[in-house]
Amino acid sequence: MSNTRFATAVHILTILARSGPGWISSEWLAGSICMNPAMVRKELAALRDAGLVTGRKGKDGGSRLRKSGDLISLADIYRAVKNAEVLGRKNRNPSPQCPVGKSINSKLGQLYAETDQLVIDALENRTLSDFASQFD
Amino acid sequence: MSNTRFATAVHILTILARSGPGWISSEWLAGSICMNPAMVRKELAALRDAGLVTGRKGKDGGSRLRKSGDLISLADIYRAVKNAEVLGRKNRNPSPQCPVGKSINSKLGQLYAETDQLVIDALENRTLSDFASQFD
DNA sequence: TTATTTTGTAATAAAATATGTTACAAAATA
DNA sequence: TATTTTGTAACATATTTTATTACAAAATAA
Repeated sequence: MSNTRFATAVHILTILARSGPGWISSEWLAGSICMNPAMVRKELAALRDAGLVTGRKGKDGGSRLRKSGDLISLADIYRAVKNAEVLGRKNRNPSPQCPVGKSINSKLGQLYAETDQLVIDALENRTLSDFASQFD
Repeated sequence: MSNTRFATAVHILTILARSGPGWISSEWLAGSICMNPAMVRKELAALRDAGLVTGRKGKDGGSRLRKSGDLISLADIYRAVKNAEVLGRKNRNPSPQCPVGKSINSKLGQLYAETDQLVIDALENRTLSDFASQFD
């Protein structure tokens, strides 16, 4: 991950977790994150797909959590935005002639999967509520 | 990490670990990885900076491990190529007016550091020798 | 009903990273 | 002395990330 998606998603969800049952506009979120409202809405789309938030169009519309912050783990958030493995990518065409090249991607694949799982497991133990409670 | 540097570095080092005391050329490494020799040399430069390999110019030159594969951990390799945190980047200018924006980067910073450490600790337990022994 | 607001999404552009290529001086050997 | 190979720089291309603009559709308030 060399993007800001996890940071953006956590920021959004932290604000929603602290905002009670009201609808928060992308404009307001964008102001806090200092980011274009359209970018925020793109990230909200991913969180909606993951079942973490719900949105409402029209006047006084916006977004809010779809379930309690106690029931949202940081792993849920990570999964919603993750687009790369922790250890990065594999090379595309290692040589099948070479004993190493022939099976390196399979061996790296195991290592990559274990490493990703490690991170997921650690984030699984932390809730959005806990994270959000750190702020004033 | 959304690059192939860790995969490339492990590939290079695995071959060197299996090649005894001889000097392996970047041309040969590039053939196995299926990559331009100049790219391989760039990665070798990072591994040299990290003290993992040493190089020799001239006829019959090349690279070889600087210490035994038993003494090289996957964490050493990861550190040599790592250029991003596991959970990604933080947003640049969150609003200091917002209670969340004001301290989000500091709170994320703690989480990011813990997560990176988790990965490092796991990789610390694995040696290059162990990894390299998986191949024919 | 009508005017207004806000989402959700697409299309496009700009910036930043990552990957690939070429070239060559310097080092080292045979 | 001729040849090989590194180490590095300069440049080019591709991919990813971030930002911007626009607008139809939905929803509310008046």
